[in-house]
Amino acid sequence: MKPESATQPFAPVLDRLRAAGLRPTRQRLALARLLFDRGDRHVTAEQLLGEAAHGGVRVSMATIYNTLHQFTHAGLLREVVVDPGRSYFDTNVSDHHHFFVEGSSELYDFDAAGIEVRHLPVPPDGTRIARVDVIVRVKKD
Amino acid sequence: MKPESATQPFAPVLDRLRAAGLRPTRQRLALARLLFDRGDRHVTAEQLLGEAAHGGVRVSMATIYNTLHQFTHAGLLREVVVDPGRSYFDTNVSDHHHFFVEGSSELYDFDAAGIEVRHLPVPPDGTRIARVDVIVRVKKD
DNA sequence: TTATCTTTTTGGAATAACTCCAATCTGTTG
DNA sequence: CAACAGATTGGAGTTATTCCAAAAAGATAA
Repeated sequence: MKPESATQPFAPVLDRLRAAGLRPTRQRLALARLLFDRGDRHVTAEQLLGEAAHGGVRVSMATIYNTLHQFTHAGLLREVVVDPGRSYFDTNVSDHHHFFVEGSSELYDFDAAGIEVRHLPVPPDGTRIARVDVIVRVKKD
Repeated sequence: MKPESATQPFAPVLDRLRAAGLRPTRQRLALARLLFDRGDRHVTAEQLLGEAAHGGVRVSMATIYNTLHQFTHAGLLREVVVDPGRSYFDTNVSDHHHFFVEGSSELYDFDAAGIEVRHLPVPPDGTRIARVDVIVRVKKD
């Protein structure tokens, strides 16, 4: 048992930012910790701003958005588009898909390893597959 | 060859609205024709408003949205959520999935019959699968 | 360290896509 | 046709997100 984040709080996150070519600024470090220090999560910009404020981190909304997008481009986050009018950012960037509970806006991951999507048609001319998203929309019964 | 929409322009659409329990008002009829008389399409609210205006149909934006949602509930349309910040409405309600060209916001259908999604995990407790969406995100190369 | 340069951050204004509402209008039914 | 429920409307309101130009903060060089 190694209480890493307690003894060397910034080190791991700092390296991830460096590796991604992002300057480890105060805001980016703080947001990265909020995002990555608590396992897999699905976060909206507003939630993250709230958590930052709550944790005493001063960040503007503009920076929240900038950071979320930069992290996404760097492959540290994945943007999940399932709900019209709001984007979720997923800290799980491994190969997986989503359950989306309609109405309550809850998202759950499930591993892609277990499922098979076969016989996909060829993509439109002049395009290349970038990713395949499977969204299983469920309803509470 | 039966030029149906030329000789009995309102009849088919009228029946679809009736069947869906929607009063066939002037606006709904006009929008239904714009939507359904030209094969499978992916339309945004703004596009539809534009087409209506262009075709001399007077409709407000509020009605466009009301109608799109009512048609969706009635199963005449399907809402496609792939692009953060805008909804597409698909006049193809058969079992199919989508190619989405990132950047250019183009959507293409592909039939679900050809593909297989197997070994889906069980949905979260107390929920039932309503639909499975497969979105193949492609990029121009 | 300081000077300098570049990148980031910021508040606030701006935009985009909807949604809401109260007044008006229109199908429908008796 | 009368009367009422349902539909439509313009405009204001909301929500999520982006834009912008000024100020601040890292990085680099000397």
